[in-house]
Amino acid sequence: MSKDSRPKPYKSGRIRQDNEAQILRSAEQEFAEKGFEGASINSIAKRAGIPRSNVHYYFNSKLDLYVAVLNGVIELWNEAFSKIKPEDDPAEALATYIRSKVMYSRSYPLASKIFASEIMHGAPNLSNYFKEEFRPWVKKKAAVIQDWVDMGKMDPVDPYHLIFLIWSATQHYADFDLQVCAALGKSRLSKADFEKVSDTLMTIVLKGCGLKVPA
Amino acid sequence: MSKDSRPKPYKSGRIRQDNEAQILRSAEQEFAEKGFEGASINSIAKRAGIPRSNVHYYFNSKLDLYVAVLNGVIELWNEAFSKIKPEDDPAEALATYIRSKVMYSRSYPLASKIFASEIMHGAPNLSNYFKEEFRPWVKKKAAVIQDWVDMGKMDPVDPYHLIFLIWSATQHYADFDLQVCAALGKSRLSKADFEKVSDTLMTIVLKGCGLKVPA
DNA sequence: CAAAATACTGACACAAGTGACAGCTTTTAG
DNA sequence: CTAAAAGCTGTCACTTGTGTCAGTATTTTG
Repeated sequence: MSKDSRPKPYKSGRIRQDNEAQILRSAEQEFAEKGFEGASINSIAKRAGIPRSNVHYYFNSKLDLYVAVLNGVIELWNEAFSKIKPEDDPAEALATYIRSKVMYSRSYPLASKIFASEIMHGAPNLSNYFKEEFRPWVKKKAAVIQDWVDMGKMDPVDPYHLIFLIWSATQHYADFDLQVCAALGKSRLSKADFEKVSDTLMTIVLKGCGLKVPA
Repeated sequence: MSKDSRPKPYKSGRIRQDNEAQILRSAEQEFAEKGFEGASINSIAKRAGIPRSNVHYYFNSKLDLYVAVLNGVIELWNEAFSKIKPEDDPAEALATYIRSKVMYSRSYPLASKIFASEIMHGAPNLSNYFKEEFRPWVKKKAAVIQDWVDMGKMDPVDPYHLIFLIWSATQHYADFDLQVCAALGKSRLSKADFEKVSDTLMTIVLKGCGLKVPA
């Protein structure tokens, strides 16, 4: 199949960098809207305002392009992970984490959707990531929460399910924005809406874990 | 496009009913795994163990088949909606609702994924459903919760976001089972896992709303 | 049991998309 | 300023998938 044998001279060329970035942006939109199978290189090229062949000049195959986009998405995800540490105050740390996840959903809805779609359809390009990075990371964070529980700083809740709860509740506003908008009778979610989400989730989750919302 | 002009004699024929059901089952799997675009009629036919032409005999087009599957999915969703009423005890009603949604995720993961995928990719076949049925339904349920709040039976939380929280947290285990399994280091979620989910969510959400978990 | 209704199937025509590549143009470097 | 490198593009070959249809097989029914 697609052997990695193309020009790809230096990674540097100014033009190259700009165009790759432009194509990646267009691809991100396309993949988020249509999913991997539904997306077409043609459509991506149109979004970028260039001929299809040009896309192929920079990315050997559709899969290559998709993987490139996916890597960007994962990078974002890893960044969004605020660094929860055992010595932190649980209420403070969780509140911050929830807020940052909500803002992530607001700022990068496309990334969220691509990630969600990939997982829902079998994560064929993530199995490595899951084993190498993801699992160890979650394990560590879950351990921190477990510590808080053991020290009596919060109610005894299962750390993993607490994490899942935060993920799902926050990402919901990116992945299912359409349903949310339909329910609320709005055409799009405002900044105020996201603030409200943030507040509501913080309130319920913290109190639900036996914590006080920090001032 | 596809005019509805085919044999389709009676809706009754025994053979017809059986085969349609069989095809729908296969299609449900395929659509859940691959999404609408990724699915192929060929693959669906193989799952059902029949030639592709036979699928076309019962369903004029891929879209027809998909819509048929989607209708089944929506029917399930509507059923899973326990009938929350103002005179109910909030704690009891919410606990029941959460439990039933968790069990829905366990019992019908394919349906959940299809629904999620449809929404994430623009819900092109749901706009009618959203306006006609969905919004009014949510509105009514939100009103009930608002009543509880007004009567001082629970903390003042935004009803809509509470509903979204329950939906997202429960559906997460169907839609993102792969990620959950990866995090937990399991190959699949057991019944016990779902019980734990149910308990954890009930505990956090109810307490988070200022309610006591019913015995 | 025969004719009508229903069920089934292979073959064909068509459309959309992918990836390869030769040759052209622009940019860069010496 | 010129040659090499990098960038660009139209065209072609190929694959996959959809939907139609004519004709065949099976089942139902009177």
